[in-house]
Amino acid sequence: MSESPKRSKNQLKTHIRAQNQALILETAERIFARQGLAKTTTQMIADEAGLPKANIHYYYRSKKDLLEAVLERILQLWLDSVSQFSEELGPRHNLTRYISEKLDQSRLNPSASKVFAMALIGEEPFVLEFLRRFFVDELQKEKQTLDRWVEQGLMKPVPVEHLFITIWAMTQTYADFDGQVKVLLQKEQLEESDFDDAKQFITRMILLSCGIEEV
Amino acid sequence: MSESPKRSKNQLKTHIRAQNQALILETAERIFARQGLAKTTTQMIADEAGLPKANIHYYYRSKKDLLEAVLERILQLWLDSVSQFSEELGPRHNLTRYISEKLDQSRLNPSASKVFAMALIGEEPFVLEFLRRFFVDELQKEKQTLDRWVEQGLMKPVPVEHLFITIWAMTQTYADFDGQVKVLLQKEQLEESDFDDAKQFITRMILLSCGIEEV
DNA sequence: CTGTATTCTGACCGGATGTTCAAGTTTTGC
DNA sequence: GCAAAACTTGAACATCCGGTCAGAATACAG
Repeated sequence: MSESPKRSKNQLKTHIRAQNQALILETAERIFARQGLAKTTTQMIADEAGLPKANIHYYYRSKKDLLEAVLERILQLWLDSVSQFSEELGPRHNLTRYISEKLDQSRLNPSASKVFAMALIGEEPFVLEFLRRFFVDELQKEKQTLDRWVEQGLMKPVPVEHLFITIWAMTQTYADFDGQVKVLLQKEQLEESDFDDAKQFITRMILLSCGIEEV
Repeated sequence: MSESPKRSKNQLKTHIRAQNQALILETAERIFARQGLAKTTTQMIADEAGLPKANIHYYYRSKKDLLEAVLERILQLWLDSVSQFSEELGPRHNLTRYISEKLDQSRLNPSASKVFAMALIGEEPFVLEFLRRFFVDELQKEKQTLDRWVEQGLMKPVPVEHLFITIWAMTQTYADFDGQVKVLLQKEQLEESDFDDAKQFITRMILLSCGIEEV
């Protein structure tokens, strides 16, 4: 790590803290995804981050705190990277983009997806809380948008909750269960083309079910 | 793993063993699903099964052995309960039944689904081995059947691997991530009607993408 | 430079957990 | 009915892991 040659003294005040926290969070996310939440030890994170274990605990009091911080960071990155539905662009464009962005996330940041899935499947209480706070309202908004598109005859009525549940399931599966996917595709590593195939197939399926795409 | 080849005299010979192993496996599956694989302790399993901890280890040398046995039992139940594709019944009937059976599994035996998903997401080595042994061949067979249906004009050509990956993803998500589903549907518990809704939506989507269902 | 705040870190602790063992009890084969 | 095999079980062991802490080192402000 090279330091910036010129940096005002004020910035240095919080420089160390921010840098170390970022290092710890990134390392922790990677190891959580690789080893599983419970099997990951603070020692592993410390070793891979090149810090003593006690230093990890200096920034994050407990392992649970650290996991929460990792999840919050993941959620923040997600919220920043997923576009909002924009009514005027219509259902075809929005759904296509949504699926594309979700699959890009699975491809480009599989660790984040996997950690979140692990926390969800283990029903860590604060993850369900996150979902309530961030996604339930979001879903309501998108539901209203879809309703208006239906009214305008731009698409057929669909069970919106199940629509999103299945989109998430399909797109996340390529990150969360990549081991399974690799076995079934008989590949050592998933390539961008595999994600493109999935993108095309899933998009077509969703658009068809919304009565947008022609058969 | 291997049963005694001679069942001649009386079944009491292996009665105790079989009964206790079944009890342990069922209990372990439930707790693995509830607590996660790593957080589950042999003590928990012992307590809930009403046995001393040392007795668990009498039947299963290590926790890893026990987990393997649980997974093998799950896989066996799955293979027994999922019907084979039968070419003469055609794609609509087979796909509809396949999706229905998978969702019934998620509804009626969520623990099994969840344990398997946990093992998969944690990439337990022997699970990937199971997949290779049991599902890859299976997928090949189903692919050939679908190919013949395509030739006969009963359905459109589809990327079969992605078709099955997405069907599995959608149907399993209702068991594996039931916490998430409950939050989004805003329900305390999933009812049969929720699974019926999912069944209808997913089936329609898959049939449409195969060019079977009319829009 | 000096004092204060922040960061670093080795050593340690308490508790939990998988596993073993040896001594008991029950069941089985004959 | 009796010896062997199978099963049961309390107790102990070795290990590992999250978390603490006191004091050293470093960065910062004035």
